[in-house]
Amino acid sequence: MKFNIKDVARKAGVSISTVSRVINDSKAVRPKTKAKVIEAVEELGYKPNAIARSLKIKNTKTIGIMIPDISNQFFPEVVRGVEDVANMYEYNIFLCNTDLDQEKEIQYFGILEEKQVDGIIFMGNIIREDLAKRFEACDIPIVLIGTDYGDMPSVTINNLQASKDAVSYLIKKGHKKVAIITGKAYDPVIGVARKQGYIEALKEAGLEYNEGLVIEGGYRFKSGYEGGKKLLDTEDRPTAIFVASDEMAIGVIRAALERDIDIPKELAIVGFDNIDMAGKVYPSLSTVAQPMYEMGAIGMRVLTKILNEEMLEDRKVLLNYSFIERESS
Amino acid sequence: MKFNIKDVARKAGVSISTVSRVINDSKAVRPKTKAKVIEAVEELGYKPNAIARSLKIKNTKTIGIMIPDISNQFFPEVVRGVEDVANMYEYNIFLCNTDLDQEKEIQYFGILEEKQVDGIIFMGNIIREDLAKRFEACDIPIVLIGTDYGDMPSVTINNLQASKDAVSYLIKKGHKKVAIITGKAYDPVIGVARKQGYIEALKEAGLEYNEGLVIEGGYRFKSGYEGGKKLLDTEDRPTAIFVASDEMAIGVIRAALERDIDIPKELAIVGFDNIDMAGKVYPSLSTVAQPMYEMGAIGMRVLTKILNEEMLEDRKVLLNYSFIERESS
DNA sequence: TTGTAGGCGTTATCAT
DNA sequence: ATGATAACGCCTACAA
Repeated sequence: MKFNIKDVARKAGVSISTVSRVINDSKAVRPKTKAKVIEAVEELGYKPNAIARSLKIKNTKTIGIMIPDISNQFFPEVVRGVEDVANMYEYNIFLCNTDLDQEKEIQYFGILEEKQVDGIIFMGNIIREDLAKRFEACDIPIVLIGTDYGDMPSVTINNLQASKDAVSYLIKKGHKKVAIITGKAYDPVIGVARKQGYIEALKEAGLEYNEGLVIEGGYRFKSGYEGGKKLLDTEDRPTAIFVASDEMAIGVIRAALERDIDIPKELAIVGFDNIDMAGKVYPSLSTVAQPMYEMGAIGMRVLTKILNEEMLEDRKVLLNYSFIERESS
Repeated sequence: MKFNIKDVARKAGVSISTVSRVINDSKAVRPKTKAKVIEAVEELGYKPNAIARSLKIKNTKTIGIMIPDISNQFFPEVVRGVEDVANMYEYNIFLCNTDLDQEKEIQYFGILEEKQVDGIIFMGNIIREDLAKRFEACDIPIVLIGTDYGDMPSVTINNLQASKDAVSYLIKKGHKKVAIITGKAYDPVIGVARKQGYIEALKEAGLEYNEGLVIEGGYRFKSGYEGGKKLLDTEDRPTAIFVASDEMAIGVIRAALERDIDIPKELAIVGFDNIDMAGKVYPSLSTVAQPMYEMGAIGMRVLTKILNEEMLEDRKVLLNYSFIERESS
């Protein structure tokens, strides 16, 4: 039922090297013999065995992609970007969900090494030393998306500036009491950078930083909803909330609507990411748009360049974000 | 920098067969030699080459999963289910986005064959004869999720009954004018089955079927939004709309809110799928919940059973759906 | 232009 | 308990 190159060779009455040559069209082979081989291939329904091939030529045309969780709105979009360009360059991708669990990250990394992937794309909000060492020690090219570390290749946006812009926008709209729901404090990207942008925007506007307007969230809807309730149930509630992720922001929207607070008249809300749903909920969500698909596509493009030993103009790619004004602000 | 089993053998002063035995602990080896080998492995940072291993033992511990589009809300959830149980059984997964494009489906299928995956999970709304033939001709086990064909193993829900239930629920609530936004007419699952459920529910209630209340949608937000507008801008508009996917239903919600139509007082909306956002939008969406994660998890479980040559109780798994009543109805 | 043969890194059979 | 050695299916000098 399953044939190999030898079977084809026998059937076509040639040697296996000739078969190999025609299926890879690597060297000239006489048209006549070529035809014979092709016929044999088709008759037998022969498919070359990529595993054997990989063993010999030492590359697998597959890459691994490590992300926190595919069922989190943000990642499918970037994975799609990765896959599309991977596909263009004839790579397949191993999908690995790490749940931001250091153990899982290390474990998956080991598996990808054993399976001889040609490269790895890594997303995760923090790279502990443990993992970093493994990254350095291995000779598989790795590119980071949405995070950064040492001198590893990465594609990111300027999170600090982006959130600073968003908060400044709110302030310019006349808001004096602007609250923030951040990510985890230990998370350098969503926790630290986006909060820092908030702080700088306040400072630049001469507004006072107020602990009471800062809430630590956890990325997902629920923590946004809870944080929103807390903020909105205070005496002197904020008139605007900058939320460090869209999913949390959608939670804030719900908290506000449940209290019959008019958006945006009584409360302006700005999110971050521009996930698909941001433009679909009602009222639609103003947000800092990360170019998620591009981050994936470009990250993969960078990886292919490394794999092809093309020169990179820059190991650190900084992509443009944009602000999308919708109904919520 | 990269060592193989030979290097380890040399370093440990044993033969490669011994090394192989300890890393697979396949046969008894004297504790002392075992220790030596383990030490050598660690000192060299040796990782077995899974490709070479696969070539020899003829399985790759990887499976392929073909889905329409990971950036479509519905699929990440099921992919996560697949990945979680795949991981339990030490499989890795190749992610393949087909965009429901027959060409791509066939192409990916060929690649997966060449890469010697142990099994395939397939999702897609229609299996043309072309593809079906390829499926049959190959000896890689395939399990279908959310769709069905011939006697191939599959895991699905009863779409007809589910939508019939949903529409009946609406009718029982007193609605006489119930509209539907379906999937594509040629799609046996979302287009045909879910519409048929609608038709049967009407008939059972003695309600008349009215072409004007039936709109063909295209799964995504926009077609729901457009369909909703069309339905709501008629003279004698429906008081309830059953929408064959949540994403479209969220579009209908927006169309209604833009017209200041009160949900659910003036218009009840019921979706299908129970994607993550269904419970998060405002008003939250009543819907027929497909157990997406379970569909993935169980689909993969079925596949492992086939791969382990365990007996399947049933090649056709029918999962339970449930109706979730939220604010929109 | 075509064929022969060695080797990619494993596993597994067969001796020892 | 351990070691040689022949596959696994393919690619690629090298030879013819």
